[in-house]
Formats: sequence, C-alpha cells, structure tokens
Amino acid sequence: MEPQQQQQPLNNEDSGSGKGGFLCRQSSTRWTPTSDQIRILKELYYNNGVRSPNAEQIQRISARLRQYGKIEGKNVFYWFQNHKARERQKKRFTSDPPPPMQRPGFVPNGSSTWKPDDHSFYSKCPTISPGVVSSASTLTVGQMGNYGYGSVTMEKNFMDCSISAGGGTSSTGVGGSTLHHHNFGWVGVDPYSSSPYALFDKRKVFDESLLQGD
Amino acid sequence: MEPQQQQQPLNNEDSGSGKGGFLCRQSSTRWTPTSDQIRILKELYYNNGVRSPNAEQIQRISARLRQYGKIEGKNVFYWFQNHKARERQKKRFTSDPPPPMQRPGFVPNGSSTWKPDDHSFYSKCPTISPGVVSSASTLTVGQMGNYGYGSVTMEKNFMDCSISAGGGTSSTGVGGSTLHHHNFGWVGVDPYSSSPYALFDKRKVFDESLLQGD
DNA sequence: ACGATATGAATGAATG
DNA sequence: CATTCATTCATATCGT
Repeated sequence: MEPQQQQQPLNNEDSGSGKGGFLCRQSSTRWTPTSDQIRILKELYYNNGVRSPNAEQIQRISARLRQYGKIEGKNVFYWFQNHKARERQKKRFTSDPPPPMQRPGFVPNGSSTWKPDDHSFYSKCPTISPGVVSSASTLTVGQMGNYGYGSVTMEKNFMDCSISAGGGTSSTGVGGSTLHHHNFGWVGVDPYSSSPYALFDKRKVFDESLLQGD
Repeated sequence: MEPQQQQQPLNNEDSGSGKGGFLCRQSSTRWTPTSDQIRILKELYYNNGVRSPNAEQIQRISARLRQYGKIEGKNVFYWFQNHKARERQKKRFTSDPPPPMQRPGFVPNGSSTWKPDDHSFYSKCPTISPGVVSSASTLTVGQMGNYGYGSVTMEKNFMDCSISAGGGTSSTGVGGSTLHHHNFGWVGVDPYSSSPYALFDKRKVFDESLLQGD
C-alpha cells in the first residue's frame, strides 16, 4: 500500500454540537477513521490475518476501536471488505498473472471458501492462557478488551481465537432449539414494493424470538 | 480515511536548486499523463465507450500507453473512474434542473441520517458514433454498449430498525443454554457468511446504531 | 507568487 | 467477492 503514514489535524469526533441549528457543517456522514483505528485495523489485517471477520469479531473490533473514535460495526465490516478487495484488485491490474489454473484431478477447494481469517496461518491466541482458550470455544466475546498488558499498542489479544465460537459457520449446532436462522427481523420499508399490501409481505419485524436471546 | 491526507510528502529528488532540504518537488508523486496518453484515453472513453475497464482491459491499455510514458495500471483505472465521475458530476449541476424546493437553509437532517444519495437517473447516452473506428488501432478494448448504470434510484434509507440480535442462531447461539450475547447490531445479517447482504432478498439492512455497549 | 480549477489518488459505502 | 459510485484530499496546471 501506499506509504500514507502521517497524522493530520484529525477533525473528526466532530459532532457539531448543534451550535445554532443552522450552519454547522454536519460532518460527513461517512466514517472517518482515526490514525489509531487504522493502525489497529491494519494490525489485525496483517498481523492477525483477519480478513473477513464475522459479526462477533466485528463487534469486538468495533468495540475496541471505539476507544479511539466513533465507529460502527459496519465500518469495520466495510473496511475489511475494501482492504481486501483493493489489495486483490490492485494486484490484478498491476500484473497479468495468468488465471490460477489448477490441475485437473486436484480439487483445491470443494465448495467451502477457505477463509484465511483468524485461525489461519498465524498462530493466534498469543496472549490467551491455554486454560482460558477452552472457554473461547463457547464465546469469549465478553469484553476482554484491554486488560493488563493490553495497552494501546497491543490489540491482537482480543482478536484471539474466536473461530470456534459456536462454529461461526455452522451455528446449526444450536442443539435443541429448532430455531431457524431464517428469521431475520429486518425492519424497514420496502422501497420497491409499490404494492400497498406488500406491507405484509415481509415477516414483519421484531420477532420476539430474536430478541429474547436467552 | 478522509480528513487525513494520504499522500505522504515524500521529499526526495530535489528539483529546485539546493534549497537546503526542505520542501521539494518530487517528481513522482503522481502520474502526469502525457498528451498522447490522454488522447488515447479519451479516445477509448468517447469513441470506444470504455467507461470502466476491467483488469484485463486495464492491463492492455496501460501496456499500450506505456509506449508514451511511464504509467501503471492503477493510473488507467483511476483515470477512467475519475473521468466518468467528473463527467457525471458536472452534468449533475448543469443539465440537471434545480429540483423544486430544497434551498440552502433547509436542513433535512432531523432524526434519521440523511443519505445524500441522489442517484439521478439520467440517460447518459454517450456520444459515440457507432461505426466509427477512430484510430484506436490496436486496442480493442472497446466495449461499447455497456453503459448501463442507469440503475433505478432506490432509496434505502431505512437502515434503522431495532436491535433484534438475530444472533440467536448465530454462533452465539451455541447450545441452547449458552448465554446469548446480544449486542448485535446489524439486523438481518447472515452470521454464516457474515455478509449483510447475504439475504435472500435484496434487503440488507444493517444497523448498529443501537450498539453502544461500552 | 497566489488563487482557482483540473485532475490524480484514495477510500468509505454500496450493489450485484 | 468484484465492481461501482461518491466524496474528499492533494497536487499539477493555468490564469491573472
């Protein structure tokens, strides 16, 4: 990447405190990552091999990053998406590597897309005590955030090994619950639905089942 | 990042005279297309209707343009991106009649994050003349006809719902008894693919504003 | 020398 | 995951 390393007059954090009600340049709607946030994100990306974090990871990451400035989960999500995509893209039109052709008979990857995400090549869980790791399998999302050694420079720890967590991939392991993962309660109106009755189309929102996480 | 200026002030290559070592005009901060390169690019753009060349085309174009000066794939990529964007932007101000009302002073911002998406649909109908071969010569990247983009304008400003942590099924939902950490932000995200848009429908509401745990 | 404008570069956000 | 759009920043270029 481009050596863009320097800090500028971070003017984020803004929030026009409603000075008068008019004027007040409403900061852009767009997230403006701070240097620290960027630094951490890159850390995660390069040092921890995080590339496509899932919801939980995103939650933790954004929570951690929030210390350095306003940020939402989607920002983290997009950041990784973009960073990854750009890296690939740049490489794509920078050189003309012939399409990766695998020799027949050798199935590189059946159907599952290998995710270099966490638990990939880098040995993770650096700061996690072995004993504690086990608990990670269930869910460590608590907020181990930054304890002791953590400090600001050490953020890889919270990334840890969450992969096992409920098999982010196969949540079906829910067990007794016959709950289907099909009940996303998306609220919001349908911009396309010109049909008034389409209102009931969607399984309306707010499914208590979803809320009652427990 | 936004407010952050990315270009690092690399100061090498003193073009001035021994100034001492302060500011200097480095020669290669940014690509400066030559007349020939511009000419060809414009030809591709206007005569061949190339708007968003893909990796392969970019490679060919840059290779061809390299005859006229140093150039990289990304330069071509950005050139088309910018050219297209500016053309559109410009058109938006000129030929686009001022929409009724909305005068400065009217602050739409109120409760929901106003989304400045004014995907004005306009038929950009390029002015390329079919049959015109021009002198594109060797380059055959022309892909006229793909200026679709006239997508419909759809407002998806409904990304607001509630925090129905669909996580129920997600990894966190492991074991019926395991605690469910609901702090989920995005509604309707598919935990399996961690992609907010992985929904069956095209809706992809992810919201996270309610998040504020820590 | 500036100030304005044109434009290369970067990146957040979104779509398919 | 690839592609695209919008926005913004930084700088090159031009005008006065």
